[in-house]
Amino acid sequence: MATDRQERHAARLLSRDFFNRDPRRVARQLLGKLLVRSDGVDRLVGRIVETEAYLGEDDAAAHAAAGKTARNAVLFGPPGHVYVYLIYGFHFCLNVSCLPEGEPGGVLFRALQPESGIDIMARNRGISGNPFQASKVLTSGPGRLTQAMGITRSRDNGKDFLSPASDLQLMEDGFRVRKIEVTPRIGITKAAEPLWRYTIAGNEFVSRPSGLNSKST
DNA sequence: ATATCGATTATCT
DNA sequence: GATAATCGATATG
Repeated sequence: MATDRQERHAARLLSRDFFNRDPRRVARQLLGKLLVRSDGVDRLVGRIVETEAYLGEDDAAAHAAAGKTARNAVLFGPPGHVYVYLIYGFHFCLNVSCLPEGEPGGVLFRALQPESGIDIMARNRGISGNPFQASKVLTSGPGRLTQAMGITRSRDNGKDFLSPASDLQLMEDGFRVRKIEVTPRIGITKAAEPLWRYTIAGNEFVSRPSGLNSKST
C-alpha cells in the first residue's frame, strides 16, 4: 500500500461554475483541492492549504484595482484561467481568475501540501538530501510553490485550469477540510485590514502560522 | 525565536 | 524612477 496516498475518489476537474463567483468564496472553497502539474511522465500534485482573495476596483491591493492592463488581462477574462506574474524581480505567483468575463477577480495560491512528485519538487527547488525532510520548505509560500511546480509566466500565464488537455489543472478528490482559519492578507501595504486570507487550520504547510504562535519542532 | 536586509526586473507613475 | 501579493541568509536574544 502506498505510504503517501490514501485512495479517496478518483480526482476530477473542478467546474467552470466553481470559479464563476466571488473570489472570497472561491478562495475558501479551494482549500483541500488539488493543483496538478503534468510534466511529461511526471505528475506533481499538491493539496491547497492557503489562499488569498483579490477583488477589483474595491480592493486597493489587487492588481485589477486600477483597471485592465497587459499584465492583469487574465483577471478580466473568463473564470478558471491561470494568472502568473513576477514579483520582486525573482518569484512567480500563481492565481486563478474568478467571476464572469469582464469582472476582475482572482485567488492567489500561497501554500500547498505536497502529495505526489515530492522528489521532483525538491529538484525544482534546488534542494538536495531527503525531500521528505525538506518538504516544509518545498511549497510553503507563493514563490516556493511556483518554483516547485515549474510554473512561470511565459510557460503558463493565460492557460485554462479546467481543460482536460491542460498540463496545469485544479481538481477535487473528496477531501474534507475540518476547520478554516481566516486572517489578513500577507505582504501588502494597501487594503491590509480585510480578512481575505484562508488557511486549513493547523496544517503544517501553511506559509505563516497566522498571528500569534509559531511553533518549534 | 524574531528582525533586518539584499537580490533583480516587469510594470506603471 | 519607484515600487512590488517574496525568499533566504545573516545577525542577535
